[in-house]
Amino acid sequence: MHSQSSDSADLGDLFHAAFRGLRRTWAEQLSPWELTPHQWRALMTLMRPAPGEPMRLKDLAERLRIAPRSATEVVDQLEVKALVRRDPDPTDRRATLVAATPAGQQLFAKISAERRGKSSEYFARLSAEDRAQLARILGQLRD
Amino acid sequence: MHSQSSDSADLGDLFHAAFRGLRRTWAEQLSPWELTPHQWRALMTLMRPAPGEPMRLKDLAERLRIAPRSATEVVDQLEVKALVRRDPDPTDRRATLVAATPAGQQLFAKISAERRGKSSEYFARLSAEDRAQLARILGQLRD
DNA sequence: ACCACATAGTGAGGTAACCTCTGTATTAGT
DNA sequence: ACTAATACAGAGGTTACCTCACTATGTGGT
Repeated sequence: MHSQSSDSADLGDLFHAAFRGLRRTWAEQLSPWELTPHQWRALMTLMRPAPGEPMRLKDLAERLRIAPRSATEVVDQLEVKALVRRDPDPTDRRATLVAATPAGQQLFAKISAERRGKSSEYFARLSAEDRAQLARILGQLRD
Repeated sequence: MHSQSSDSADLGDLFHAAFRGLRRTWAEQLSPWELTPHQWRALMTLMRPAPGEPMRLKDLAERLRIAPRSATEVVDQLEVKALVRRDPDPTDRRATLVAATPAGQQLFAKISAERRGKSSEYFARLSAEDRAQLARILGQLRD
């Protein structure tokens, strides 16, 4: 009953373990395409509003919840792979717009399809209801 | 409907965000004592069976679910801070036993108390029921 | 029109939390 | 007695972040 601290410790540990599992699974799934989970997340975020739609680096950073400098980094990596392109924003010469190239869009589609096909999602082992619960609870934590 | 894949993506994102929040919160809470979350977790794990009870480096690694080499590392860090001590295992001269020093035990007690007192636990914003649900679901993911 | 200030991106450099691969004692199994 | 396995640590690498300082712009106030 008063093992409150040990309960929370366990919860922290569980969270830690589950998150590590998630990352490992992602890394394995993405390794054939030589993408890190971080890069995949960035590409996905760029595709979210609409494929090929450009987005400011700053906005990408915001959506990924990372510092702008860190967005620069991941965009660099994706640019080297030619999955993403930087263009100057015509309305503001300080800003650069980032957009997925056709190659990037194709890769995104390919991986998404593969994932759906294999249904190798990490969360697949949970029931639909548990997934919903989890999403609800995690949402509370994020705020 | 491709909302299915976007659901899973959201779940992944939610998980990611929540985990980052957890780590940030921990780091902040521990910073007055100049401990990283990783070091804290290791110290906690050493204290779990019984305070001052020695444990093989290999077993520590197993409980932390990290590679033995990584356990060496965190034990190094704690040893520098004199929170932990290495002794040769008398029953196996390959092995070293790691145990929290009195200083380590005191620090552990102090931080635990502070945490309970402030009830500044990251998971405190969840209801008891949600915490239980979360623990159950995370447990399923870990296996 | 001018100046102060804010904003967008990036170079430089750093950190936490991992990892593998290799080498060296030492113990265990046949 | 000898081969295989095990425990640890040295060397070196990776991912996913960060801050701080700088430059090139844009914006608001007088």
